[in-house]
Amino acid sequence: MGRHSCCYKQKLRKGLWSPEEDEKLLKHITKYGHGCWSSVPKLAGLQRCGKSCRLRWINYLRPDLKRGSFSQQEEDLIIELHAVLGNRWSQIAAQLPGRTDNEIKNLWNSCIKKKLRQRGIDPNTHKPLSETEGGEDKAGSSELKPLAPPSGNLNSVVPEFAPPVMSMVDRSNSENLVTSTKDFFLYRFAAASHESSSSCQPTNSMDYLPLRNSTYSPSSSMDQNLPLWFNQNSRLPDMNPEFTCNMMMTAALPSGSRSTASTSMGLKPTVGMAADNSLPGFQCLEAGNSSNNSASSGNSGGGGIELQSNNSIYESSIFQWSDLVSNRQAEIQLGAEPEDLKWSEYLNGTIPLSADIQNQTQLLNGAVKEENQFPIDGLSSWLQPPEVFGKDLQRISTAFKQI
DNA sequence: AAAATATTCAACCGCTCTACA
DNA sequence: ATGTAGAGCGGTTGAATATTT
Repeated sequence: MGRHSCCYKQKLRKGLWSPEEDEKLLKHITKYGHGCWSSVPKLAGLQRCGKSCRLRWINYLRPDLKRGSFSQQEEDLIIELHAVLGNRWSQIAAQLPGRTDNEIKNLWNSCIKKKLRQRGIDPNTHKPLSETEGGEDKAGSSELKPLAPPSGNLNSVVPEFAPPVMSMVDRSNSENLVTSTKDFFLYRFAAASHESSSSCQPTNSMDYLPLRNSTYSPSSSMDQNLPLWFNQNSRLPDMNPEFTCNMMMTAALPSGSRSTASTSMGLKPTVGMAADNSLPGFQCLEAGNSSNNSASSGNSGGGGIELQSNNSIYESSIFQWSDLVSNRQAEIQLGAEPEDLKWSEYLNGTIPLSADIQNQTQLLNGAVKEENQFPIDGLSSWLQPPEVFGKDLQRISTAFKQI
């Protein structure tokens, strides 16, 4: 039938990937791009199915991956996006550059769910557990259906794009905001958070601080390579139209032209109805021609993709995230170096590579341009030796020693 | 120190969607 | 309109690792 033919082929390796396999796949894709995944293993000399190669590349070898633990901001964003999108991990991942859907899914299942339950929140419904006990299942089978944004006002649903809590609550016609159970829940939590936690107050001095630049700060070696984000593997999220209509997708292309691909979000909190009839609460920015977007564009470089968002992701969160951390300052590591870049471990010489790969590494900068090829420009420049090496290095190093 | 238990996360499986002939 | 193949997604598994007893 329509099953993957690769699945039926025999003698294909399964399970964990060896360093040699990684090297082969990396070498092949670096040189030729992946093209048709089903042909990759054959061309790369791998005893794997194309699907496995694709997964390995996307989840592990891709150069634009950000490794290491999730920041508090990222966790917050995941929770808030999950409240809107449900288990649409790929769409959630699309909002977290450098993170994979698999990674986010694992984090959700292993960590965030637990945290939410401890806070008395049903991770499936995002409602208080007291509301879901008895009725909806407790085993997680009641998958959260993506919430259709309440008509006319996304701000009550997507805190990331919402003005600070107070203004959200302080709508003249707040009753109309509450158009669903979830809205009601979010609304209630917003109010509760505002009342009980000063941490949810907006910080004026950071009213418009680009979140992504917080993560990939100018000091970060990743920053100058923002073009690497949203490569061919990133699809335009097919969110609800009302959701996406206020997410401007532009690329800060050198020419200032606009790309139709999923690239950036320029959002700025506003008061009242925007001139373009976008919803009140935030304003779309045009990368490259807005006088307000300079905060995030400084280091993106030509062809860079600018990612901007309202800092109120944290500040106006509907939950009291500050409760989850003992020291928020410690959690938000602005400008922290990307941790545990496994791929760079190959490239920075901490792991012995074949001369071929090493040579290729040197040639990476601007070397390859072809369809389905990730952008190489600047690659080597951000693949700096990570400050911290994770267990992956140990595993790979051990494997190499064994070899 | 060893065993038991819990947690993490890489990878697989099965399905849907889409493009194309 | 139908069939096929490839890509991608979300759920699940199980090995590796960490923690507890």
